[in-house]
Amino acid sequence: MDITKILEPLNDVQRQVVTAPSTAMLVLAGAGSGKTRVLVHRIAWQIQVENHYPQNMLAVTFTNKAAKEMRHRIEHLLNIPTHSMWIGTFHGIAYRLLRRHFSQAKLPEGFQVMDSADQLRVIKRLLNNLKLDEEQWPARQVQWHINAQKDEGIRARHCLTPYDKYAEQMLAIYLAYERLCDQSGLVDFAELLLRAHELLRDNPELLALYQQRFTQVHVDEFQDTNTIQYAWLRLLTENRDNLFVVGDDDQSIYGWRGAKIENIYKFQKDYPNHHIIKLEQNYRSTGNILKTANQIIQVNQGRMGKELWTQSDAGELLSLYTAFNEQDEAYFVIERIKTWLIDKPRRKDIAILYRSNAQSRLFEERLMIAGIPYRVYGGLRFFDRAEIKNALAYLRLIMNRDDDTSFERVINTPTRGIGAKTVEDIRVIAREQNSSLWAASIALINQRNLSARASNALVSFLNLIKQLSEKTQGLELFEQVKLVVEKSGLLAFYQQAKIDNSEEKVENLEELVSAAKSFVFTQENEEQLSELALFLTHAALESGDRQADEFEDSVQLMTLHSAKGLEFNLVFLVGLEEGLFPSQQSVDDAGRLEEERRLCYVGITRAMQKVYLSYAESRRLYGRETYPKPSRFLKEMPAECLQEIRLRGNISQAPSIPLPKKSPIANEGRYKAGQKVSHAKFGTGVILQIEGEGAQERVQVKFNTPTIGIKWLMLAYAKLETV
DNA sequence: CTCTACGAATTTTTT
DNA sequence: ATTCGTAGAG
Repeated sequence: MDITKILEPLNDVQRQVVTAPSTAMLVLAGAGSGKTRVLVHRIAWQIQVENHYPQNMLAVTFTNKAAKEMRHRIEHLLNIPTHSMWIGTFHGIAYRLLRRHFSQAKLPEGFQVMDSADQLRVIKRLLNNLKLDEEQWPARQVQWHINAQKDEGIRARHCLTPYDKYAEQMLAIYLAYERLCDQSGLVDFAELLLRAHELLRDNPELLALYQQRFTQVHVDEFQDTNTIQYAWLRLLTENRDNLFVVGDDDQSIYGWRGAKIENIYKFQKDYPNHHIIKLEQNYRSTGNILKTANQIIQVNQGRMGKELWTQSDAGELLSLYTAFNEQDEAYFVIERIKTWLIDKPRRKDIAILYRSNAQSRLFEERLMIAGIPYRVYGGLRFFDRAEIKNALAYLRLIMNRDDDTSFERVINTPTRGIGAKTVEDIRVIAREQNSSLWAASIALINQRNLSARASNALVSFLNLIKQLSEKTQGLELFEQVKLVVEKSGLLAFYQQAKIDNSEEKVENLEELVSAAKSFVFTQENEEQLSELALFLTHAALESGDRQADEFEDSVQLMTLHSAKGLEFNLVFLVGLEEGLFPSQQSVDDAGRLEEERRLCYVGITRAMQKVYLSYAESRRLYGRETYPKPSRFLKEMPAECLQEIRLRGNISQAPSIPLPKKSPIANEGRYKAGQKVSHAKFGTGVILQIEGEGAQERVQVKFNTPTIGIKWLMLAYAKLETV
């Protein structure tokens, strides 16, 4: 048995984790310490050395991406098929359980998973039915409230006796929402988890079955688990000490959506025999970057305590730039990107990280002007796009005519003369006879008091759906999708030139057909579901990758939240201002402020080689000029790791004019911007700018030889001559 | 039904 | 500033 392959790539501590005897274990894995590697190798070790079978393995992650990567790496390492291991997201695995045991879970066989947009629509409809004022009961807030309850494992019937009118109404809405979902067989994301928990909790034989099956349970990003997820893990591993969790309390940045960092402490209480091992050796960043990150995170109270270290060099200092305003900040960042790209042309090694999405725009504009390809994370995902959701709604409807959410979505998309009035009539009837909108439509037509025009339109819509379900019978999945996209009128609708981005939407619809074509049925087909049903679930559970241009080498723009788990050679952390980062909504609350600080820690530890920090002295925000203070996080960084970049110069220039950066400024007389210099190797050139002081002082020179271009040179080393 | 105008809100995101 | 959603007019 060849175990060197498993052990050799590991350091001592990692090896200790991987080879530890089976027991409850908490691995505190710092940023860049090889967290995934440890998880993967641990599983491999258990299979190859400890004689566990692949089907004994359960590994849970938060994102599909992480799950895929883990499966891939195990396959690669062990060279065995992994289909019998359960590796997936909490939601994916919950779904699988519910599918297998739908009746014990008290679900109809054909239950459907809703994504959050679907859920919001359902809630909107519900509020409408209940005749509640939208001002007072914003659907988003209701959605948030319901999900928060479910995340805590609280059903409507478990809610405390309401203490005021508000709570009373909210409870009534929650109850009505539960009833509605039950009736129509709809399951939202939080419900997947809650149901899966109840399924195991209320069916001891079933629980025992899974407890026996999963001799080892592994969890990634444990600090992000919420109450119900932990409770579910707890059920599976109770009294069995077979829970292996990897996480980092310092990277817990999802408290605001229910993640419970306390689960780390609960774990220690609930599994008294647990071991804790810290992975603190970092393989990603330079010494200065780690020193800065360590010092910042130290400000937080009540940490588990961890200090990253590295064998690599101190590397460059972190640079701090004070911009006049947000325009200047963007200008500065893009200039530095240009300079970096001269030597290191891989654009995807560069990331601009910000606190809020709204900040991306200026950087995008500048990158566009500079002609540098870039990619912004966080837009709509493939399956979230309106045109795709419309097509999926048609597909749902031909599978299940009583799917009211889909019915409402496409009844007049593309417009076919069924207005709000008619739809409202249908809703009223549906409510009266407690039926689906489909059945209500038929009833409404039979009542014959619709205008001829409305009646015709409605009849032809119903016929369209009927025809589609007939014609798709027996077709291949992709042919079904293709037929629906074409015959529903969606394709023609989006082909009209007057619709914004019409080509893109048409392309997306075509892409949906090819997605259906290449859809692989990994699900062992243990459930007797149609291909279409499986495809639709796939669409709900995996919002899909982002744009196809993912493969183009481009500068990466994203929020700090989306950057977790990624790494880049060069990182710009921008907008370090009080009120922006930390965000205004967090500054008054110690706990939330600590989460912001962790976010800062996450941001800095994304960088491998170089970090630029920046803030603006003036920023246009919500249409007003603001004059924010520099972020408190800057003061928490070790001064000796920071290097201030001063482009002193024409400050008298109106701050709103962003471009005047070439302004010359004296440096000890000898070198200044605009000065012609010559270098022994590179020839003659012109100084563009100067930064740093003393030994760190550097100049940026544009050399006359085009192949050499613009370079940064340390004054202390480069033997420059003034010309 | 579609278009325009006005008012309100404006951290972070996966499933 | 900008976006988003709704109300009212055409």
